[in-house]
Amino acid sequence: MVASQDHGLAGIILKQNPRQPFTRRVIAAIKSVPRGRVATYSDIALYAGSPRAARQVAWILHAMSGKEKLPWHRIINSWGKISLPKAAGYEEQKELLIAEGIVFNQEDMIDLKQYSWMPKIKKS
DNA sequence: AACCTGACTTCGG
DNA sequence: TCCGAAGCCAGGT
Repeated sequence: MVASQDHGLAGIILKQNPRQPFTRRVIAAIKSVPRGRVATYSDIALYAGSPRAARQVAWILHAMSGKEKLPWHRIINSWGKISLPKAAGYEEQKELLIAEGIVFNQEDMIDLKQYSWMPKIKKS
C-alpha cells in the first residue's frame, strides 16, 4: 500500500522527537491514531522511523499498553485483521473497535482502505 | 551481563 | 506459487 522506498514518510515522528528513543516514538505514533481509525504494525513502525520494526511495535504494545494507556486495540496487522490470539484478548479488541464504529466483514477483517489511519504526507 | 523472545513484514530461493 | 529466513528493538530471565 505504502511506498516502501518513501523516505519522506518514514521518520515523521522521528523528526518530531529526534532525541526520543524508539519506544517513545512508537508510543507517540500509537497515541496519535484517532478514535474510529486503525493503523497497522508496520504503519506505526514507519512513522516511528523504522519501517521494518513492526515486530517491535507488537512487543511494545504488549509490554506498555497498560502503563502508557495506549489505544492498543487500534493496531492491527497488514491484512486488516486482529493479530491477538483468541485466547488473549482477540474478542476484547474486536469489541473495542466495534464500539468505535469500525466494521468487520465476514472474515473478521477490517477494510483498511476505509479505516486505516494513513495521513497523506507529501514528499519533501 | 548475555541471551531469548515476541500482538509482524517482507524479500529471496 | 509456497516456504524459509532475515530485519528490527528492548524488557525479561
